[in-house]
Amino acid sequence: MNQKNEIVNKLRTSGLRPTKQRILLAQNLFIRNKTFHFTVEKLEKEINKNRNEKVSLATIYNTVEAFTKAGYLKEILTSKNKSYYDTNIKSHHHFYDETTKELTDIDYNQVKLNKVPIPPKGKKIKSLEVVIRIQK
Amino acid sequence: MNQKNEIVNKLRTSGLRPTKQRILLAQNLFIRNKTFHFTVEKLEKEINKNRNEKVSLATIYNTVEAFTKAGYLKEILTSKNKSYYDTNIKSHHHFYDETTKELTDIDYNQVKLNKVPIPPKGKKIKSLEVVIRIQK
DNA sequence: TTATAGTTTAGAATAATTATAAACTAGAGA
DNA sequence: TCTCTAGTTTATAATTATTCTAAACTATAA
Repeated sequence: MNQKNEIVNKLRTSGLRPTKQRILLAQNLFIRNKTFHFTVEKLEKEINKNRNEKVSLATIYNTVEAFTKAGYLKEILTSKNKSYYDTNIKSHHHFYDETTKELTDIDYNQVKLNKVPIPPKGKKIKSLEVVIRIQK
Repeated sequence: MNQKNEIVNKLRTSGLRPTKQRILLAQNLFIRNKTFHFTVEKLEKEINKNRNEKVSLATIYNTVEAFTKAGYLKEILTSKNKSYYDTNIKSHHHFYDETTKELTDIDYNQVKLNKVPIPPKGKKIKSLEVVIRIQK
């Protein structure tokens, strides 16, 4: 119940009404001990697996977008044509396995840069991500 | 004519028959002095701009895929749901402008890493790319 | 309790890409 | 040079991921 209250507050502070569906998704996404990489399709399957009152696909799209805008999820850079999200919003990096097409987190302090370019005039660096493509 | 022969040879060495369409695309893509970032849609417009015998969209898709497999083009990592390609196949990095949604090359020696993670057992690093998100 | 603005939903619409199968063509061998 | 065939191109259909629409529903302020 306390955990639910925390989620309700989290949603409220981002101007998101704590609806049944948003709470359900937030519980699924934010109360995990491992980071989770997913597509909307994958999340929909996981959410609706054992329920008879399904959450609609449109709501899952809307909610994932809202959570991303609120900064609770992060879009992953890939060369595929669908969107991948990450529950790990801290600055971190990825291995992208070209054989299995899987993404794995790389801990931030496993990568160190000692030279970063100056951004173009009038622009600021928002984030920096490294993707390491691996194969057999 | 010499330039065309080079392209014909390049295609042949990759097992690609030098057809009229492939030669045309190769000339457009590989004989440039600046790198070119593009989507299939953008390339199609550029190719068919001033011609009455259009190259079909399907052929442009097929050819871009074939050139990518042959290692003449590189797919760019983005968070969009369409494919972006780069004529610069050397290991290099990108600025991704979140405001204008434009990609700019960063020269390889503008970024220096002094720590890179060990890949998982049985895997080798194929390439490493840095994407720096920028905004106003 | 009620009014309303925000939210959810099914299904339609759109956008990017891939598949299909008929017509065409590069190039090997006669 | 001619012919045959496997590889290629093409228009169009099919598929996939996502966004849009508008009606029904609901959280919450008054």
